[in-house]
Amino acid sequence: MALTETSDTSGTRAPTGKKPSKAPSNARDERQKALVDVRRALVLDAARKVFFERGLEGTSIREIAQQAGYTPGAIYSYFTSKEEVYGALLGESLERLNERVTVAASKSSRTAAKTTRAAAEAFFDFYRENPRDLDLGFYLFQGMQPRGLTPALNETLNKRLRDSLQPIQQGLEALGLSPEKALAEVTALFAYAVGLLVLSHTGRIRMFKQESRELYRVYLDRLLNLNSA
Amino acid sequence: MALTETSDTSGTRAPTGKKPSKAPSNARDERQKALVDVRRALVLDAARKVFFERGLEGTSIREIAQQAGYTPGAIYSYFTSKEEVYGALLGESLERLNERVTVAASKSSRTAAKTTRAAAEAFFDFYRENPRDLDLGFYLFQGMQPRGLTPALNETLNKRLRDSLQPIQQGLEALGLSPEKALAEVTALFAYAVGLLVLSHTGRIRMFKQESRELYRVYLDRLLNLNSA
Amino acid sequence: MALTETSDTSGTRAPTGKKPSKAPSNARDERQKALVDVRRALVLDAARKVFFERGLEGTSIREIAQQAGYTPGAIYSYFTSKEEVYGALLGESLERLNERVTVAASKSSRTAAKTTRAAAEAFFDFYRENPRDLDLGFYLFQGMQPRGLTPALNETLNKRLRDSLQPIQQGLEALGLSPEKALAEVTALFAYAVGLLVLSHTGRIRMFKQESRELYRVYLDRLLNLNSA
Amino acid sequence: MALTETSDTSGTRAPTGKKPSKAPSNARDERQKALVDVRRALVLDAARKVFFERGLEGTSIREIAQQAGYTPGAIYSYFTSKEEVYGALLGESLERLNERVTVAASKSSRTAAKTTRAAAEAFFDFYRENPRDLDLGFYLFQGMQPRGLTPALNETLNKRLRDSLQPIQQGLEALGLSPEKALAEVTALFAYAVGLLVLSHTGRIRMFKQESRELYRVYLDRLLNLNSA
DNA sequence: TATGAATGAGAGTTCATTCAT
DNA sequence: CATGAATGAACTCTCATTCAT
Repeated sequence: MALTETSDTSGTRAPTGKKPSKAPSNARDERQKALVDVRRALVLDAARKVFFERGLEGTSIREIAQQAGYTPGAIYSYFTSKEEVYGALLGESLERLNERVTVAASKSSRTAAKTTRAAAEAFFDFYRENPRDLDLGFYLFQGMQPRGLTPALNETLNKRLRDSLQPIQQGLEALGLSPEKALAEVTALFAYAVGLLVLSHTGRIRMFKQESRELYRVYLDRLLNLNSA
Repeated sequence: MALTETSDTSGTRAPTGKKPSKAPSNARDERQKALVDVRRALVLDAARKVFFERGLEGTSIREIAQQAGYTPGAIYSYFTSKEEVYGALLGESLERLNERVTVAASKSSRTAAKTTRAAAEAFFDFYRENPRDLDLGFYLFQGMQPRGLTPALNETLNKRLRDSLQPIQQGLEALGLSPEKALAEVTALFAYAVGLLVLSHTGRIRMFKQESRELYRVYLDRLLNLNSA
Repeated sequence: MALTETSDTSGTRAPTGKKPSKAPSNARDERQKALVDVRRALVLDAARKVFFERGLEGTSIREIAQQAGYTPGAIYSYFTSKEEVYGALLGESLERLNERVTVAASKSSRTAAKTTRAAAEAFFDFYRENPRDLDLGFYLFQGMQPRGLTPALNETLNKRLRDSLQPIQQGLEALGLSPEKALAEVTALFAYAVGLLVLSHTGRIRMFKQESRELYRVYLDRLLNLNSA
Repeated sequence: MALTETSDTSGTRAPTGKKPSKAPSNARDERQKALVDVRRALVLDAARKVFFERGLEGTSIREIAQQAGYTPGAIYSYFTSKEEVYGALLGESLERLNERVTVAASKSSRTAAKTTRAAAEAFFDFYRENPRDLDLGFYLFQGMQPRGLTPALNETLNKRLRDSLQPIQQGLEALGLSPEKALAEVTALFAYAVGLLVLSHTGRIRMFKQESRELYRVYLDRLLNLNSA
């Protein structure tokens, strides 16, 4: 998945005070818009890189700009605030997550149990392999409400998160669970995954001489055997 | 539990540059040491208050000092860095957790299942009621290794965390699980609790129209019925 | 008074780097020039709107450009600097002032005293009703010499200011004052008006429980009765 | 008048989080407080110097700090914001004004007319000689309400301004005017003075080939002769 | 003529930390 | 032990202006 293709899914562009063009959607405008998207994606790539390498504390507009080959002020041509950058980053992260889960669920399409398991493992592995993607959400959702996110963007992000768990929900329903039961199990699984990931990420799992992936599998076994038997 | 009694459980004292006293452990030294501990606890009390009232972002050395009735510089007589303050805070938090779990486990001492459940619920409720206590750990254990903590303090903290889960471990063993199995279940339960708490804290559970406490209970039911039947 | 007709009264056009046209003053050039003037006036209209609505602090080249439907860079096709925009704005403001004073003086054309009073009140009311017009001058004439204004434009602006007071000068002369005496009285009246307006604008008149318009009238009474009796 | 003696009359000190001292007003505390005042005055002196030399636009916290021999952050030990610096500067300016007017009024204590004139001229001359002192007020009272000033400080400043005109008010009453009439005349005189000063400051008086001081004297002549005859 | 992109300088402000006293 | 003073480095963000296209 090319990042530059998905980077425009998240968030509004900074206002440029552009005069409405006379003719709707001519080739030149399209090209311009595409260019903006490319550069916005470039900034986003830089932001992700900085964020992934140096973490929350080491990430600043200055650093992002430098990584992108810009001066700090230039960032504000593409994003209206630092939070918006994070918002876009999270949006893009969720796209990658969805892609991964969807692909996994569609590939192993034999039994409902197998599909469900594949989706659930894809979800888990995505964050296990890229713990920073988990951090992103935590940054933006500290203190109970989104920081610096428009309600619209917030809703979009929430939706994408739910989307990513949808294959699991469907799998459980296919296995015979009522929608309500399935939702409860999905939420529980989600929580368990997050817990394992967070603790694994901070070394707390190792401390108990356990391995998060193994624990997760056991959980899945229990969940799926219970319901598919 | 008096906070001032436990506050010295965590961590090394800041170097005071004091000349080595001629006679070892005379009465005067003892008094001095006690005084230091009292004042250190005072600072810690202030830090906790600020942290609990204003969260991570609102907490600064300035704020803590002001709350304690000191100037910022004075804090460095008791702690070598901001991180060390947080470390001590976390230590104290873990003491409260242990107290709570221990009391719960010892009270309902009928059956192993009931004791285990009581301990597990005490653990969960402790953090559910005081999400800030959870934040403390996250602040210090971002990025894989403890920030600004001495290895010694780190080990102490880890031990106290394990201690708090010990009643659950013992309960599960009493229910017939092997030590290895029990440890795996304890770790899983721990992860699940943390996941639920984190997601609940950031509103992600509500988003799925679930309630974290209820989900936790269901998990416990399954775990204990399975093993006590 | 159409603003677009007067907006070119003020100042030099920004250098356009246009190649010298072969034939002098042909029809095409005229059309071009007219177009430039129209667009320059458009920018000026936008600038005035922004300035009047958001004041000095809220006015920026960005904002003006946006209001005019341009990008910031485009402004520099018509003005060489932000100050020049303000200069043109001031020029246009003085045109409006002159129009108002002239109309007032010509309407009530019974006695010299009445004409003088009408002109003087028109001058005062113009700025009382639009304090922003007063601000314009203050912005450009801070620090003893005009900021970013060409000497030529500066002289033009000064002249228009003097023009606006001319009806009062003439009226006083008609009432029998020598040109010198009349000039002194006009200057004094001007200063008094400005003082009242500035203080009124900043709430300092209200502080003394007075009303600027009433004070101004009393001054006029004294001035005109003294000299018309 | 030494500036350092009056600089503490204006504004609150930045909160230092100082612990209340056990013994009230001992010598050491007094010395400490005095030292703070001295340094605060030092910053204020620097601020005034920068402001007087480079005007509003050239004055920044950085510049003030540099002039005072500090780093920018240090300024915030003495003032909570840039506006507060200006507030203090204005306060100090008003003290100097009051001193000057009071001295003038008390010196020429022959007749009421002479005293009034002396006070009025002192007021005018103060600002004529230091136009920046006039600017100070305009900076803070742009846009109808004080910027960044606490209501308490605002009231204090207003009071000091009124105080400075009090000798004139009293003089006029001594000359037989009713308090109401006197207040109206004082306000008018104030406005006239400000108008003359502003216009003089920006070269608009010279433009009319007049001299502000002379015009002011004529005004006073008229005012005092009218009422003392 | 106008755009789109970017610069570069600078703004005010915050903060953990140090250190002489 | 504690203070008071100050540092220095960082922060996000704004703006007039330039310039290749």
